[in-house]
Amino acid sequence: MAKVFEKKGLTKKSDNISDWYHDVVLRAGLAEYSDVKGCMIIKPHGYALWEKAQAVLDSWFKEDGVQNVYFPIFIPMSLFQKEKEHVAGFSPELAVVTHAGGEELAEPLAVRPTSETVITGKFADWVQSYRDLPMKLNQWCNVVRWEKRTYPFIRTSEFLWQEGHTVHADKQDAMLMVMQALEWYAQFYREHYAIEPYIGLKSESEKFAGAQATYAIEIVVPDGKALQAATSHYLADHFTKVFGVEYLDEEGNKKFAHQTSWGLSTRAIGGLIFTHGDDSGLVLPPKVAPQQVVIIGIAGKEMADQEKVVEYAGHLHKILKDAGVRVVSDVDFRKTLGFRINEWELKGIPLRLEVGKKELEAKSVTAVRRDNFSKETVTESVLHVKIPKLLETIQHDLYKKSEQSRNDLTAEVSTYDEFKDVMANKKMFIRAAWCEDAVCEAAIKEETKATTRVLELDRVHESGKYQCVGCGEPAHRKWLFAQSY
RNA sequence: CGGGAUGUAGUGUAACGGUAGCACGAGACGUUUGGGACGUUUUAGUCCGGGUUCAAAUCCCGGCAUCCCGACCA
Repeated sequence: MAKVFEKKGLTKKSDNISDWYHDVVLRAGLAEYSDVKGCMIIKPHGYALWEKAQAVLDSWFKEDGVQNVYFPIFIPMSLFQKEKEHVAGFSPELAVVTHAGGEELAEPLAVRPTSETVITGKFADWVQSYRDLPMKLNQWCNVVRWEKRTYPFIRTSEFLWQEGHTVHADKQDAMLMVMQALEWYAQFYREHYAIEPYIGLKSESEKFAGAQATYAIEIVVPDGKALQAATSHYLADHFTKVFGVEYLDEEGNKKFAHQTSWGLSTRAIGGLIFTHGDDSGLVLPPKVAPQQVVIIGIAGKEMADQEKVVEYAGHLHKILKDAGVRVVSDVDFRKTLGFRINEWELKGIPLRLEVGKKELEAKSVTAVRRDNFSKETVTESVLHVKIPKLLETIQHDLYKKSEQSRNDLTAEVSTYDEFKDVMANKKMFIRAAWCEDAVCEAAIKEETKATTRVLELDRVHESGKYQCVGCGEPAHRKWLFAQSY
């Protein structure tokens, strides 16, 4: 593998991943801090990544009959407080509007941290008969959760997400929806973000406030910590009972609808940065890169030379655009070559095509991969075939690398001593048998910082004869533990 | 919300209680351009409010903000 070109002033990923992350967010032009603590300004390059995620997921949702809606950002406090566990879970991080129009409001308004309450309130009006079910809604919006410690993209006070809300006739149909959403998220991470995550069920203490069951996508960050990257909840009738979402079934019996909710947020972008970035900055998988290819013109000060290069670059640009490649050209000769290359590398553009006198004469380009810096010469005649192919290869290689990294960062242990050793020294994901008792879970967290992340889907029905790694009591399933972001 | 630290130009940093300086950036001009060019020049700053002092970036008080470490978390 060719050498990584380190960037001036960019912390090395291996030196301090947290500093590195902040540097990349700023230097790659993804986001900036704002005047409000914990809120960020998402800049064009960062927002384009979000738009990519929106486009992909939105099309899948719609194919499945999910319809987009928009509910208000304000939720009357009384409405918000109807579901007990839900209030308890969200109250500490609620932003509340008490004044408006120059007067104190008779009833304070919560700024939505999630919309189960408002949306379920409307489901009660909209659902009367089994013929109204299932009803599948989604909204793309912002939500506010006043977290004490914030981190760009990973945990901001305000963030963007989509929240799907559906109601179904029975548990079975609702569970199909929960699993469908989970599958969309998994597919999104694998195919588009080129990240191999863990997928599974949350423990009682980690599940969504008000849910019967929470399923989640967990990303293994290169420092061995866990990033919850999407969730899908089975809410049973917890909210529908409180809000009176009742329908008449075929036999004329009144029944409460079974509900789901599921979401993916701008946190995904944080996972993307962490997973693929390197000492040169951001690395974007071709499928989500706003620009997949940058053509860099190289020329001396001679105007005639510059014009020839600009013309050739324009010619190549058209070939690639016609081949369906998202391409951008950089023929700004006022900046030095090194400067321009470094800027595009920081931004993570998957493939760079260098075009100068050399290439012009040979009717070719020099293609340099962002992920491993390998170079190859591609002749103009096969450009329209080879470049898309090369982008696919990069996408695939990034995914394989992510899968390898995930596996390398997962340890299987059977004793608590090993468990503690891993958490104290290497910091990784740990797969271990657990008794599923909340007190035991809390004790492990207290001592090691590790919490259960998920019970992997293929282990839900496991019935092994193990000893709990924490307390030694009988356990029948192996869970994944890690320190959470 | 608990513990710690810090607020100086767009950014990063220096200045014993005594002339606010340096680097990068940005602008202009010229020379450059196959991995972050160079010269000349211009630009811009002590978080806010009080206090002590002949004199405050520096000391004291209050506020605000940010960062780090914990508890909370898509």
